[in-house]
Amino acid sequence: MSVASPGSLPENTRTLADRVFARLQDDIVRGEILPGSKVSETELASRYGVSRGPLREAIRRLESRKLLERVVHVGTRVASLSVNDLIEIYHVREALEGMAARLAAEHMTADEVRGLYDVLAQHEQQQDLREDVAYFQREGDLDFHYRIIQGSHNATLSQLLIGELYHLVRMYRYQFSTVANRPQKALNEHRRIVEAIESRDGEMAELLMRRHISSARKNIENQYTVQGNTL
Amino acid sequence: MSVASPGSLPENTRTLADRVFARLQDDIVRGEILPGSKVSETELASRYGVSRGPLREAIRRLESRKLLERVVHVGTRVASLSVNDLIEIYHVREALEGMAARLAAEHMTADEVRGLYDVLAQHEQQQDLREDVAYFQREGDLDFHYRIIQGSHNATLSQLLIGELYHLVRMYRYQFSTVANRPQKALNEHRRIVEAIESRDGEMAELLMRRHISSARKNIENQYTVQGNTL
DNA sequence: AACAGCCCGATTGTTGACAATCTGAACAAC
DNA sequence: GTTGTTCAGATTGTCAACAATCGGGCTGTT
Repeated sequence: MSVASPGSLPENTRTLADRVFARLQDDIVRGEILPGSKVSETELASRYGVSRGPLREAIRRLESRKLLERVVHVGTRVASLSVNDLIEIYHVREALEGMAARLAAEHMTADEVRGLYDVLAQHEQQQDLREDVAYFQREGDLDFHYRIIQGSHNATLSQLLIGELYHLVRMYRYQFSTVANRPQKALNEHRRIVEAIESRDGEMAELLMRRHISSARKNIENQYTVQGNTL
Repeated sequence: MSVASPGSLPENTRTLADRVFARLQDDIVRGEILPGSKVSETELASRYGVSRGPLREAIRRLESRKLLERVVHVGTRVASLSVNDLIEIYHVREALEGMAARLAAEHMTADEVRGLYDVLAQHEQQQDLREDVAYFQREGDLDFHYRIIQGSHNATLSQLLIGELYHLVRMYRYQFSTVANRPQKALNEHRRIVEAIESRDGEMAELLMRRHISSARKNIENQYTVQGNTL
């Protein structure tokens, strides 16, 4: 699965607005366009070689995804995530991915479970290399979570997580260049989750996934807050 | 809180596209435009007295909300919910509203808790009247859930539930004219949830909310499926 | 009669121009 | 020096015309 640009199709099958939407989203997520910076419609239009019509449609869609913030008659600016926003997102992730793990334990095919083990093995191997770990670790982590989410076989759930929420998580990771700071621990947690899924123990899978995401959240909270106050 | 059109502002402060978006969404949710029917851009434009520009922006936004389905160069049609879609949504609701109840127990103000009891009382009173119960019951139910969601004080969570998901739930209710078929049971469950929130027992609140929504889901499953096959 | 290919009408996609609104600076009044 | 006002420039909001694409019906052939 291509993590870089999920849902990428041949560039000419889709409409202009669709392509601008994808490119603009990628540029925002990767921090190509700085968070909080004001973006002009005419500037963006010329940047992507499009007229303002399709561009505005792309903007409207990115607005619903919370990647852009628009003020009428004033302009659009790139969303800038606060730590509080990220903590909110992790609460949502805990709930949704917990449910995803439960459903995955119930509905995943044998092939899909095998795929999970493959990701796990790849993960461990990269652990050994110890070089460029940060990047691969991060993307590998996302790959693991993507697979479980889609293993739930619940399109609504997948759409909310992958379509609406994960872009924000990825944007934050680029923005703060966060290094996965507990790789071995996370890896062990991943393994236990897969084992619960393989033994079709939905309740256990949900519990473990929730703990996994909850620790990540607490990790963020400890890193960026002092005595309960967000920095 | 106005359940009918959440987030309604003075009609002339927003842009044309915004107003068309709101009106079109309402027409779709209320079944004014039949589910599954094809909608023409020029037709809609004249219907709302707008040109196709703003209309297309509105369409793009409703598309991300899964209320419209668009096929390139062919057209847009109103989404038509299957029972399977609804069951998927209820799994998501179970996860998200469970979390909302937990967070509400932790963060709701005393005033907000009082508000919950008010809704509960209103609810019981309507129970007595026994007339037009179906409608008020349904909207009252939504009001109850809205308040807990917003009591979580988690904007991301609220946005996902109220902004993205609840329109689909409401559309389904109009579409199937579902009558709340276990009002007394639901009312008791509501009361127990409020009590857990008042005593700041987040774990219990989450558990009860999940059971509450889970029973509603099972109710739907039993009503519309036979031997595990969706009708 | 069945099927393949073509053409035409209709609908969507895109564009550039025009109108409405906001921001910021210069200027005047207190 | 500060506050309020006006005006110009730039940016966004809206529109109507043009181009590209699709679906359905017709025709001709096998």
